[in-house]
Amino acid sequence: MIISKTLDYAVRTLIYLGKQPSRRSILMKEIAENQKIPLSYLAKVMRQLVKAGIIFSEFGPNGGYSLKKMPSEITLKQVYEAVEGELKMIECFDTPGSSCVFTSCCGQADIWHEVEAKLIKILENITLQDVIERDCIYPEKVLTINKQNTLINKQERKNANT
Amino acid sequence: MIISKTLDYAVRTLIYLGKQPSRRSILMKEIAENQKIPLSYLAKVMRQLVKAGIIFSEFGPNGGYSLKKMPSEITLKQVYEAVEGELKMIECFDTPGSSCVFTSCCGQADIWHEVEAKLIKILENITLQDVIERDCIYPEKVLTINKQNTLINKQERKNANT
DNA sequence: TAATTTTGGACTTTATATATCCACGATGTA
DNA sequence: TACATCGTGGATATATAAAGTCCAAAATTA
Repeated sequence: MIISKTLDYAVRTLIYLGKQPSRRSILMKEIAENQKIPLSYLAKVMRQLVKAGIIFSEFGPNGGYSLKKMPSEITLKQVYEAVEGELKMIECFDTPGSSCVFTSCCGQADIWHEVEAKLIKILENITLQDVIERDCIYPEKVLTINKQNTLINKQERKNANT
Repeated sequence: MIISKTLDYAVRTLIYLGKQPSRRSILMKEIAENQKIPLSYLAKVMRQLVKAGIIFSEFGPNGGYSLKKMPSEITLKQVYEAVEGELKMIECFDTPGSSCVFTSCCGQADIWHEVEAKLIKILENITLQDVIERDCIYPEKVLTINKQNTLINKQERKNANT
């Protein structure tokens, strides 16, 4: 019952995106280098976050990623399920592949489902906003990349042009 | 964040022991067959439960296992930690072998520690008694073994003799 | 002593998490 | 249109942990 590296990567990425001054598009490469995450693995995580509707991706030059929602609208439950799939404590009850032979009459299932429900509620009540607020400013050693990056979100540029 | 098979085995074993009419000593073999748990693997789990002070073991003929405490005194947290080790959601903060480069300033750590504390509290408030109460009588297909077993706990016999 | 039952540890197998790679698709710019 | 940029998708490899096996030793009883 430990937070996986993958989930850690996802949360760190979202913190990083959420802390950006304007809603710029951030390159995956920048995140990987800044957060010391293997680029090619991060690529996978980003896809999952995009698929879950948490972040927004743009192709091509000046492309990259940005949050799709406000940090206060992104819950830890959403992030968890984006990378780990549905949050379930037990794997039984008619699920194909289950090896439990006591499905019909198992005191554990009820109990764990209750724990699960409480845990889900806890994670639903914690938002990216909360996490960001506890996160201090990036230590200097980390803030070395992309100082010169002043690109803004394409969408914003389009809006600015009209 | 899924309940491992090992923890499932441990809980099922404790339910089984807790449901015994008198505090007889139950053979590991009986538990394994009744609960469809690989005997040689169960041996490991039993050792962990003994080590954690949750069950009591007796060697030799008429030996076996029995609960060391009342079901109402055994919490899910104890059982979890008996087989999985200390319940921790994140692995960072000065722990040797940690790969986290943001230890000094990580918003996640605080948050996850809070979640962890809440989860621990939840598990501390659920006892084996609670689990047993939700568990129905064993289905017939399972109740095939040891009908003839009428041995009682050695301790009880000693007491009975005095 | 012989039978029984738990204990301890070494070992193997299997599953899952993590990481890598490369070709493809989409986008902007000249 | 051509080209550089950058995310996407899937196949594959590697590392780590979970699950399972095996055997000999220690404790107990009769």
